[in-house]
Amino acid sequence: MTAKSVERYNPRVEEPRWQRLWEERQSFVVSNDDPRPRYYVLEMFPYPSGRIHMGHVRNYTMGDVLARYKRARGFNVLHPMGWDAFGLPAENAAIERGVHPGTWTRQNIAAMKAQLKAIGLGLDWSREIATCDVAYYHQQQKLFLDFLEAGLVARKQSKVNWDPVDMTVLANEQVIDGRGWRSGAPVEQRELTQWFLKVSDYSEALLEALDGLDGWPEKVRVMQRNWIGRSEGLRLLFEVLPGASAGATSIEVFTTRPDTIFGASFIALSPDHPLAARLAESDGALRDFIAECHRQGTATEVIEKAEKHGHFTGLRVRHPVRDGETLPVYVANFVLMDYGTGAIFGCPAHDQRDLDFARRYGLPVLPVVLPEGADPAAFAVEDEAYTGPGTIYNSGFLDGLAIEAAKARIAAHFGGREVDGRPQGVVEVNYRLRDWGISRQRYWGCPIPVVHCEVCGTVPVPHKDLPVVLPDDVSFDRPGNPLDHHPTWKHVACPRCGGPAQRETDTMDTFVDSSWYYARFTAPGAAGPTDRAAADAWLPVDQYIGGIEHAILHLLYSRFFARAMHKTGHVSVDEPFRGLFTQGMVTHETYKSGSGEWLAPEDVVLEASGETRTARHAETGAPVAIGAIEKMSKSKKNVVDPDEIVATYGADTARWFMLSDSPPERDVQWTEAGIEGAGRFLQRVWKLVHESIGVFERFPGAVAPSVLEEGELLEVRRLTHRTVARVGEDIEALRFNRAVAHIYELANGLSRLASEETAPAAMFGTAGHVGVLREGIERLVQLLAPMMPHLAESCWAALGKDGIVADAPWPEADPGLLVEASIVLPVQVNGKRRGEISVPVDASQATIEKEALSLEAVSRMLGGSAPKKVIIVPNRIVNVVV
RNA sequence: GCGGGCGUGGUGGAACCGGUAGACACACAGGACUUAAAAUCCUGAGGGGGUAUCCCCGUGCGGGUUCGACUCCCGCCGCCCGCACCA
Repeated sequence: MTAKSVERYNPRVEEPRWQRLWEERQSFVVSNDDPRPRYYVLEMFPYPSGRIHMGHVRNYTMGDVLARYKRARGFNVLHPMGWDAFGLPAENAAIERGVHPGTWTRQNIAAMKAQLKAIGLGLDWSREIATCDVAYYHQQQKLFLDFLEAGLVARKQSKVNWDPVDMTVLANEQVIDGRGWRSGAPVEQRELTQWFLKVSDYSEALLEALDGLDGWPEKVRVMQRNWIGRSEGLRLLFEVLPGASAGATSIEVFTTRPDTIFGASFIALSPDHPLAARLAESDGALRDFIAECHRQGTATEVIEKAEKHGHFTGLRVRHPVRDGETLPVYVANFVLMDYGTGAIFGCPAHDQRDLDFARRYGLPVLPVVLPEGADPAAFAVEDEAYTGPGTIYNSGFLDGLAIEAAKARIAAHFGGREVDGRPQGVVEVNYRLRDWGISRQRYWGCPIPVVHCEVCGTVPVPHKDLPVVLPDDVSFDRPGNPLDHHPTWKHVACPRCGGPAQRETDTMDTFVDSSWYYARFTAPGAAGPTDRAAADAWLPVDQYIGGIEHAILHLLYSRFFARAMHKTGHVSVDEPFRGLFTQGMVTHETYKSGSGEWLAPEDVVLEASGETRTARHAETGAPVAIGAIEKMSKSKKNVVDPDEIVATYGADTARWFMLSDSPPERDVQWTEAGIEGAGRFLQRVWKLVHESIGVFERFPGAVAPSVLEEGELLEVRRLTHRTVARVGEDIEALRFNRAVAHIYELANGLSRLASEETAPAAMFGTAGHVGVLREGIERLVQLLAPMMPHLAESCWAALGKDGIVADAPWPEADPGLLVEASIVLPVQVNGKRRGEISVPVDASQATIEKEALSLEAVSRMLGGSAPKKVIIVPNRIVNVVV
């Protein structure tokens, strides 16, 4: 060993140094006027909860690797960061700790910004935005007014989850087992007048465009398709027979199975159907039934167990295709008001719910679809509805038709007819997707810029009066919306008539804030919501990275917003994100004490004897149970604080570990051993670079590797260039774990050359050796630069290279070094590997065959006879068939 | 129930388009260095058999296609995720 011993790399000194330098040089500040090709990398911006967690580290490291790589590839890379800063936790902090939501939020932002900087992210902080800044929500209010004018906003009544203690609307996610998540009070269903964004106007567009989003995971596209939930069917009118019908002369239903109309045996109304309400006025039992349905709630669990119940209304309708027959009308608990028409016809033989209902109330079950090959005389439906394909029978003029043909036939049959003065049998497409209710009875959100006037009604706040600013002097000493309690804020003059009026005190759902921030980043200081030229230049986002938990809401809302902003002239795209990547979670083992309490990793000492792992408490020594590997969460205490990791190991080590091993779309398990392994590699690279510098100093003058290298030197050159090519491909495809593995291989190969003990003595110090080593080391540092940027800078400087590695262009692989001159071909006999031959790349088939057959193992298997066949796959394999 | 995905050593995972299964890493074992430990370096390893050349088995299970299957097809089993009374 000749190299002088090297100090360990000290990230505590080196990392802040490079972070300062990048900042001074404004290395990651990007100009909209830069002529180079653009690339927009975006990670989902965080909610400023106060601390970043390992999930953030993983997410932002991935984005940073891509951004730094693209930058080295010569792109003008936009890689911004901001804060999804409105939301309920800030109000809770205000209630619990008496701190103003704005103060709390801004403190959190400052803390988290420092943390993000400490992990060395190459972000353009000059474009930082926080959604709670007036500058941001001012623009959002403009968007709202534009949307209003464009007919994209509606004000309508809807049912909401109402917490009677906190006096606020709760999102579905905030209702746990029918109770408010904070108050614990049973949640009520209330009808409130709310503001809606008309997402459903774009149901078809949002659905169709999914096919073109080939840069998105299929899983997310499927989830959105299901969420939009398109179904095509027929609207049918059933004529109500005269009687106590509360004035109804017909009932309209929506069905996707009009082919089963001959099997209809009842009509069912939703408990929320207007007719049900009218009938209940004179029917106490029905009133009780409807109340019971409402009590039952809509929690998933309840629905799963709920049995089909109904109440006969006394009404009957004329069967539309069976002359002289009538059907009973029920109110049933399983019929939803907000899908279709809130009424169905039941065909028990071919729908499980209808069958359950029919069995309970003794209604006829008549099969009208005959499975292929079934005997019409014997086929019967017992407990299971038949929903498969077949031929229509028992159905008059539909008999003998296939299902699709029967649907068309029925549509034609009703076409042009009228019932009750309305067209019968209208073909219709229904979507599950509903309009987006954005009203929240909360303080810490973007005020909805409208005024309610007794004379003029709902009046938009004129543009000149924007922004509608949140008042600072609010109190949280009683439940409800502080904006509503504020002594003066809501009292204004009507912008139209000047008379006394009231501001809208609801604020917008925070999902509105995050539905357009990607556009704002393209020109964060623009006078309007966007600078059209900047937005056009940058959008769509080339690569968006975030968690799968946003597969529906955020991503669907953003897609709607892009269309709405397109319509109102703020952007030119319909799709905001060309590429989407959903990364996996960071998980950790869980630990439980003997008394069943969760224990934090730092309170646990792990022990291994052979391959058995045990754990005990760090202080008491009591045995600890090692539990399941789960997503890091405070409640299970299995969290690791990024700050502590950075303090102990440095940012580069944390980044490297987050990129290693696990494919980025899968969960990664945080382990002490894993982070230590990453730290070891960092030190190894540092040592390797300095060992190599020692070689360069001992043998000055030898620089460029030549084409003459052979043997091991040539192999290492090949390895270097192969790794350059592979790492580039891997990063482009976001396969960071593979890039990491390839870098390990290169480092291993170079280690042999750098040490006098392992390198062949004859070559050590020759011009070829030094040149190949230098090339390899420099490439290694460059390949590491996107992943361990600080270490790479330190090495780059130690190597005496000009400038900083962050500004160095990405290395190119020499194509000539990617192909081998001779190649090792495995030789199989009957598909089983028996040996290998080394042949020139351009060897003829005959040569290869001769070589292969002359292998001892092969000739032994042949036993003197000629092979049946020899298959040669060029550059791949030889298979001898005996 | 419907939809999507996955199943490879002790562990995380690799294997491009059907062509050497287990790259790379972690953990483990042995060795070197050290008074000792840590750190570092070297070596080993899918399972079974044999001193060894080498042989057999092996990618959840059972079949199939193919010269050749982790990869394609059919049928099972198990796990994960999403949606869920949507007519």
